[in-house]
Amino acid sequence: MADSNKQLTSFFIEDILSLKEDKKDDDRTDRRTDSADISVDLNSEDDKTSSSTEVTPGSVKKKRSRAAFTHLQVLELEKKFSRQRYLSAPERAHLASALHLTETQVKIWFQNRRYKTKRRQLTTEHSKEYFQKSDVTAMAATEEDYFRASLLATVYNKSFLYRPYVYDLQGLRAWRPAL
DNA sequence: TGCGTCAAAGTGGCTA
DNA sequence: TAGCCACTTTGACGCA
Repeated sequence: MADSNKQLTSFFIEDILSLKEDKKDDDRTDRRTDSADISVDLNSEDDKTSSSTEVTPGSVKKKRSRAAFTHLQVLELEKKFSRQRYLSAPERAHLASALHLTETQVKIWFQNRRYKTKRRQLTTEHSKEYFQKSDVTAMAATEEDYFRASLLATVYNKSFLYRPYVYDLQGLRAWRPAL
């Protein structure tokens, strides 16, 4: 895992540290991590132990630990992802050290991010397909139609098993949970 | 306080 | 053997 003794360095993320001032509550990530301070050390063993292990007499049960990345870490990861969907090993290593994450965490983050993007894309396509095949035109479609189409799309995509997302085709409104 | 949602991490199969 | 995809699990959090 990450080196827990590393201090937050002033790498390029410096640029966005200023954001810290004006953003107070806009992000869930912040809420999740404010107790651990924004300065990255969320991956230290200390941070994780609160939920990482559970020792019972006679047996050691390991609880899965789940790091909550900071707003800044996610921001940098997203910025990188917007530029390139795949990282080479050196790039991953550099990003990981810059963000005080492990290479594995960066790798998994990109993996999850790609899958998330793909799911959304597929769902959107299936929604469009539904409208093309049906006699309901986009012009005449009601909010309910879009809702139904999105549900259908999630079934097509099997994503209903995982995440019943609904995409609002009418606008640029982002994905929203359904059901 | 229970439930829904998000997302990090686990799992398993596949490929180069 | 490492990295990817396609799920799946589960911890954390917000909200009614």
